[in-house]
Amino acid sequence: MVSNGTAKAKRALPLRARRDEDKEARRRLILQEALGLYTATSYAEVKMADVAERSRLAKGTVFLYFPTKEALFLALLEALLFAWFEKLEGLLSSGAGRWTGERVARTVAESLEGQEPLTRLLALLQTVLEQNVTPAQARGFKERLLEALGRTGALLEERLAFLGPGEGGRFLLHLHALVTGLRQMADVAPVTREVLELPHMAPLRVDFTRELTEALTTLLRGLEAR
Amino acid sequence: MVSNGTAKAKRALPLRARRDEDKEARRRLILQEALGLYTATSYAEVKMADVAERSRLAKGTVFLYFPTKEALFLALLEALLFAWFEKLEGLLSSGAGRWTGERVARTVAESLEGQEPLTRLLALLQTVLEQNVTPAQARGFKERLLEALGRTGALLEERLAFLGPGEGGRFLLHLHALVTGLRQMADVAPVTREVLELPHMAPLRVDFTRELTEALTTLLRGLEAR
DNA sequence: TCTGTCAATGACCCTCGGTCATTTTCGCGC
DNA sequence: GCGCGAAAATGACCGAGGGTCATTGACAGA
Repeated sequence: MVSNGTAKAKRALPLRARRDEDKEARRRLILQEALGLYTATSYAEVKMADVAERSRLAKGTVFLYFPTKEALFLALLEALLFAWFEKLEGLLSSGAGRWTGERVARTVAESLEGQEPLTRLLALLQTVLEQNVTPAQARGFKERLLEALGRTGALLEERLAFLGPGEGGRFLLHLHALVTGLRQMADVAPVTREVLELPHMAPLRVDFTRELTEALTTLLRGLEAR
Repeated sequence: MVSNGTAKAKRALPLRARRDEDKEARRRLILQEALGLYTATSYAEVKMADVAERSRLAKGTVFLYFPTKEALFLALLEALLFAWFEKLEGLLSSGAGRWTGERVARTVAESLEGQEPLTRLLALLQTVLEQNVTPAQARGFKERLLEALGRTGALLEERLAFLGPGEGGRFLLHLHALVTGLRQMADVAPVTREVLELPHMAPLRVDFTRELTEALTTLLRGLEAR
């Protein structure tokens, strides 16, 4: 399957490459259309037929690129998530030496600005995992996630003296719960949203960045105090 | 529909009452069997046919008591949730006067001890709301929820001088996000669970009560400092 | 015993995720 | 430009599971 070095394969390569490019482009197209649907409505409401239609493809074709609905969602989440990991890594890599917990907290919160689609999908992750995601799919996702957690976590450990080996990843998992919770409070669940906008209750406007910074600072202070 | 005061209705009452009792008992039976299934597996894996079978009823019968799968879940959540509200209200009502934020935090955390089924269902709530819950169902749930939020929230406002009108309910919504987040970290999502138990990462044992107390104390301190 | 009411039943329907035999596209050699 | 073979695309079809409804059964009251 993978291109090897024979003369035959080499001659065929340009065309193969062109085809692969097309495939990759179509894959991205599907992901993009799916993202539009997922951010507009709920997970259950997004039908694979809709994704296909918006991508101007037949339903069966979508399944050539993504084996299941869950796989499509996970691929989408992975793309956004890993782009964010890169962004965070970039921020953490500028400069050197130890940082205060508060600075790390601010940096992380900053990295999440303008990442609404990502945080929205993160809030949906639980929903997807509650479906019948096959272990194989979850395993693949998990492995790639762990790699990123390890890489980004190591950067965190460099910046914070009190973090032991592997604890950077642990911190990022806390972060996941925090972001999901904040997003949930802010605008995800229909009932919650209605509740939040109730007239006789002071509106619960969530300043995402500020609240996240505070929560992370507290968390890091706690870890440091151990 | 509601029993009125005519002679005819009064004569019929004993039998009517008996029947209603039977109905109520059967309703509780279904809820109980459903709870067993929901806590054992994920939301999607619980089939209405299974609930019926475990309740020794035909599938159609279950739908006489709960119009949809979502309604069954919400009814179950409501039952557990409102029992917890009552417990919390009892704890908040003992004694009088102002309390410190920390004491309130401890009390709330204490009220949640032994409420695994509830916290588990709360973590599933997002999943259910992502299904096609009809607005009517969500509205009914919302109204009853708001009533409880107002009642319990008012008790909180009595205990904490710095809480304005309606902010007790706001605090309880924060609580929801915190509990869900903690539960999520502790053991809900399959992938997360696997990740948490990874050998090369320090195990993330969550002391539910302690962490919740701390988080709530921080939150209340922040509200007081405004 | 007859009758009217209401609960219970399970065969049936519909939607939607997922499959696969068939058709279409396209690079290539002649 | 014309077949040829392989890969991609298609959409009719399948099965699972939530939800429905005409029929059956149980039972209180006359």
